[in-house]
Amino acid sequence: MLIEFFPLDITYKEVNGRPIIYLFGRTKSGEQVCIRDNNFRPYFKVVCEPEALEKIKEVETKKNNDVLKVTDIEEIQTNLIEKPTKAYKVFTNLPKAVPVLKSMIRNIPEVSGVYEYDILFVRRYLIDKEIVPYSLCAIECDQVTEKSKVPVFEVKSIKQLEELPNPKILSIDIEVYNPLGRHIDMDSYPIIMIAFYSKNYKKVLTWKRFKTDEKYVEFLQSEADMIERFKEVIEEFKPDIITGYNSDGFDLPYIKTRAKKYKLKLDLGLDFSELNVNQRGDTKSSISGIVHVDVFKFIRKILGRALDTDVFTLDAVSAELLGEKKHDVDMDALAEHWDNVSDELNTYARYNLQDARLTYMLLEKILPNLIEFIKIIGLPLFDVDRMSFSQFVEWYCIKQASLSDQIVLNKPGYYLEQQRMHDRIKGAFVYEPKPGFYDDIAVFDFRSLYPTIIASHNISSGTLNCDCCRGENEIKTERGTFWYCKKKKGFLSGIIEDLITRRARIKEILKREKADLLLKARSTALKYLANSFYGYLAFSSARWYCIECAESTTAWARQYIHKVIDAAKEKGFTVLYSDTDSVFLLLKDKSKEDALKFAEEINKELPGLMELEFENFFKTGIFVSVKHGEGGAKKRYALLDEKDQIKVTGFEAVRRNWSFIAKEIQQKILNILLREKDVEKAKTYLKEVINDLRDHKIPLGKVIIHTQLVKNIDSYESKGPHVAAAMRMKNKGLDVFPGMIIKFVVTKGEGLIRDKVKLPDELTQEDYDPEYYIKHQIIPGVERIFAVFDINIADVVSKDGEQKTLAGFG
DNA sequence: GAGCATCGGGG
DNA sequence: GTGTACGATGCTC
Repeated sequence: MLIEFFPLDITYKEVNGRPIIYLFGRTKSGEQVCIRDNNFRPYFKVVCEPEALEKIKEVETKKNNDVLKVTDIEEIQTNLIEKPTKAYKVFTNLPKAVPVLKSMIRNIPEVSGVYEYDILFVRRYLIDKEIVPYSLCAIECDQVTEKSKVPVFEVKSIKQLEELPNPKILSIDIEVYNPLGRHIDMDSYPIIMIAFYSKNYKKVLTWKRFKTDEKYVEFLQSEADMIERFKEVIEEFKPDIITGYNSDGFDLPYIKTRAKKYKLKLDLGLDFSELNVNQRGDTKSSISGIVHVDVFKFIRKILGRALDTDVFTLDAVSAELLGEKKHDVDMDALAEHWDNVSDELNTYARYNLQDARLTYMLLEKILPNLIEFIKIIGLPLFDVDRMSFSQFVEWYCIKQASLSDQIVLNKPGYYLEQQRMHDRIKGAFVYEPKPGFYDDIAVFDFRSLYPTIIASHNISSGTLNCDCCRGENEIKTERGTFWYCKKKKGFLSGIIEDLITRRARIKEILKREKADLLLKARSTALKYLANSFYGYLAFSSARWYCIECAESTTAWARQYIHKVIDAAKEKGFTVLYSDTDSVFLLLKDKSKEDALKFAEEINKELPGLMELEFENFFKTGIFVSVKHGEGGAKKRYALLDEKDQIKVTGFEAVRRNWSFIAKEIQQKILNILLREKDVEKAKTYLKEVINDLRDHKIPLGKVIIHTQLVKNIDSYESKGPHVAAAMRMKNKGLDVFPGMIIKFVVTKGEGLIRDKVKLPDELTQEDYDPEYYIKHQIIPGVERIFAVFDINIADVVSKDGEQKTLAGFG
């Protein structure tokens, strides 16, 4: 019979000494099924003299009652580091035989190399069969009998079609009893609530009865009953995907720990296997047949880079991606309410559900990105959700290697990896700006500089220093002169070129169809992948590590940016600043059109896919020095564009341990200078705020300083102000722990600062010390901005007779 | 300042 | 499970 189904999860089992592959998923008509394949055999690759084959055939060993042996050898024509090579596929009886037998075979003298012995069996299956998870497959199969929650079919043939519409997603979140504030102890403290959320589905389970009007609250008799019910809910709902926020390391392990305590079997898997928590390395929790997606993992590792937030809490991430926050409840009081069986618990049930709801909506938002990575990389959702950028590059290369007959290179051993970690690469070129105030700035940058260099110069480990092209396509670097073949396309450079051109085509379509979310996600995925290649080449544990390739890439980048700078100078522009892939030009007597024409001329001379792009014009800009005195600052400037938007880079304005008033003053002064070019007004404003501070007209909330307590307060050698504040909190009986943000205010008085620290609720607006704030918060934030106009900040802020104590501060 | 240790998210 | 994250930050010597 023919079944069309979307494979979501893949696993394998050993039955009677043979491995069987199981694909779980949903059919087009919506039925959950399992497809079984017992015709796929584990193998790895060997490069050797033909004389070795007799010895390889006989390799055999025993391990825990299993015979591990070579079952077959097949000769293949392939490529090693892009050179034609004869190799052998060595098949074994079991997947676990591979690592054992490869070690034995590597020791045979006629064997020069063993490869592809650590590509997980199920991943090997997907690559070789060219199956893309999440996408519709047409399968010729027969139904078979096997213990399972869903029907099982035996595969005859598989063909790839389209992707799964509307997967059933169930979001979960737990609340636990936690009397000691932050401390988490799965063995001692019970789960008190479990929330579920999906489209048209809400439920909160709990096991103490409180007053509520919410129909979604379901009361159970005990924690054990609640966990049993948790299992039932999942079995009734039949989700394709279960999701949570940090559920890999918190919710699911917690549930498993509690279930174990009550000796409950959590056989959630469609094959009746138990919820699996893998504690080694980064904790992973899985259920066979149902894909567990931890939203936090993907956000932190992949999407987080593109977010403004610097913490990846559910609250911060939801606020940025969804424009919605968690409910504001006092978590420290939850344990007490639970003990007293207070009706306040209803507020916590609502809070619990909201967390599950936010997680659900976040998954809906990021799923298109995940799906695009699945399609590009070809690995299951579970794997893609937990991968890093370097793993994306690596697995994409592994898939491409299989398609273009390249042997997958081995991971470095510990020693080689340590060695590689000492390899240093000369980085980007920075043209330091002269501190100052400037008018009419044009900014240009190279579009995807490193990827386009790799593609255009054919940079790849197999094209490096070829025999045929010495003296051509050559680059001088810190570790020698390298050249790259001009006749044959490289493996890595070919992959990058393909990624760049595919993305360019998608961007063309997006110009017409702006709202296509999947296309947008695909464009993003291709961009992330291409941009990760340079880092991958220099990543010490990469299979395709190539320090010469990485070194050549930055060397060419420096060469190109120099070329642009020289050409700009020749055309009469003043180069203000340049960093890595961008140049800032002063227009002076030139027009914008002149600047655009200049870029056009540069582009005529650039090879391949490289392009210098116009970024923006800025009406005004301030470049500030980092050090005192002369010398420009790297990456510390503020610009005003033609739409009157201010772009600030590198100022500490966003630092958490600054008071609000310090940030506010810095921003306002930049505003006045850039928009009104009025230094006197900025000075007057500063004087006014300082007078307000001295008159205690600034509200207390604006002078609170936030600093993170990084360790236990007893282990601080030097007692900084925030430690002093933490000690005050502890003395008041408040919970103090490493990692928490301490809020404090510095008050008037004699002696050390730490003796003048008070907690915000201990004082009034009259108590803070204006001079402390002026000296330690206001001045450091604006001093260098005023220095650009040759203004000594001390003159502006000084009280009579105190000038000298302020001079040169910072 | 190199080298080592811890942390993140979660209640 | 054909395994053992990773990059940033802070502390110590």
